Amino acid sequence: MSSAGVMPQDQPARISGIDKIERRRIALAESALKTLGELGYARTSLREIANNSEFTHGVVHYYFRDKIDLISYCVRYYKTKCAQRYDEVVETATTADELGAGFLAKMTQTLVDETPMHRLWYDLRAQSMFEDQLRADVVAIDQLLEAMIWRILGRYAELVGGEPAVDASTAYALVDGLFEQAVVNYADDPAGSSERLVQRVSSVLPKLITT
Amino acid sequence: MSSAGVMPQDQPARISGIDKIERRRIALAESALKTLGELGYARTSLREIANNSEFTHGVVHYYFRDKIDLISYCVRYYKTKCAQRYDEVVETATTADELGAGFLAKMTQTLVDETPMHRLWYDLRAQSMFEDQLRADVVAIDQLLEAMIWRILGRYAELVGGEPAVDASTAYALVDGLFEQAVVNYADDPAGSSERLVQRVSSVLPKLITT
DNA sequence: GACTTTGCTTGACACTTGTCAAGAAGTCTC
DNA sequence: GAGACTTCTTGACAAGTGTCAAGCAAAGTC
Repeated sequence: MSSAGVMPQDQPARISGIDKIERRRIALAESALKTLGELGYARTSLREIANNSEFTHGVVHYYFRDKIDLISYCVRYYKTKCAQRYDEVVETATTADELGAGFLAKMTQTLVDETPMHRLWYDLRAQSMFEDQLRADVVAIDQLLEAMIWRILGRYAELVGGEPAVDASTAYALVDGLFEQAVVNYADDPAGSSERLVQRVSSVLPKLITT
Repeated sequence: MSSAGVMPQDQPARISGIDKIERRRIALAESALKTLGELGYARTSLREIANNSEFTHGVVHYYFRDKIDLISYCVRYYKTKCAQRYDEVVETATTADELGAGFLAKMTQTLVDETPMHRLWYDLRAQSMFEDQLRADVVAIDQLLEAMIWRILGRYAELVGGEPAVDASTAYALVDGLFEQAVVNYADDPAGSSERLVQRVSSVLPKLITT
């Protein structure tokens, strides 16, 4: 993803140069993600992305080959920020209840705080079924998320003194189904949506463990 | 959805007139669904839809107010064809195993035979998060599908001599999560995708029943 | 301080999009 | 068969799209 940190320190100018390029790409990616999260893939244009940044529309092609290259970069950038979300909870929790409560709290928090990003994720995953160039990046994120859920479920089983009753992909698909439902319904009823998510996940989690 | 069958028989001309309009709308909707299923929402234009039909691009605005009106009509038309898919299985099965096998068989069959339609459905549900005009129709279909899953689970519980352990929305979200995963992965590995779907659904279903 | 490189803006291009109006072709009515 | 209505085609429109080339301005280099 990034070549930063590879250059030796006797070329400080070049390092900052590369870093500057990378920082610009990140700045553009963040503007793009903001726009994509608001408008969705189908309605987001490069000019709109540039309007939401500090640059003009031409600069996009200075840092990215084309539109799909930018969006692909956005997806890869996004993944670095989302898949370790629950790691702290997993590591610090000492009882199953504590883990469950911490997981659910973080889950509803990200549902509320980052609704546009989650909307975008489900949009992009759907787009990847039609746009081959997005496939690989989407698959990679799906795997990260699956591993994340698996760490939680594994630790949960450990704390409860049992074993996961389903494999990692199944567990991810189930939890993701519940979460996507909450994201889709969030606009209509934010409070109720996160409330129901908590209740549903906590009712399902125990069923995925054999004691 | 349709006003057919409401007119009395003493106005045969008007009936066939209205029917003709409705038939044209349906023909256009089917062409549109075919195109949408192949290209996805973002890449489907009215001209492309017309190219895949027997008409020219202008005719769309004779039968539909605008693009979103056509797509909304498509969604409503689509729903009439998909939510009773498992009803026969539910009604004829006399044992839990028979119901499960029939359900899984139909499920993989529709996954294979109607992949583009399922892709489109997940695409449109994502679009509905950004396009308010699609919301109502998507919610209506989601409810139909939820009721469909609920009928299956209820009958399954009955045959197994137990009770559903989750509510209808939860059951739907879980099964839908598994199905969406299968649809997304279908392009990469069709056979494996449906195989895993069968295995996963059949491993999860019993967990949703308390005996 | 001239020269080169880098970063960014501007304006243009070819093309596609949704929409609509004018009118042709067909159908029906009397 | 003339006139009216329905159905469909054609061509145009304004707006928006991704892309790119020319050139300006600042930073770095010698």
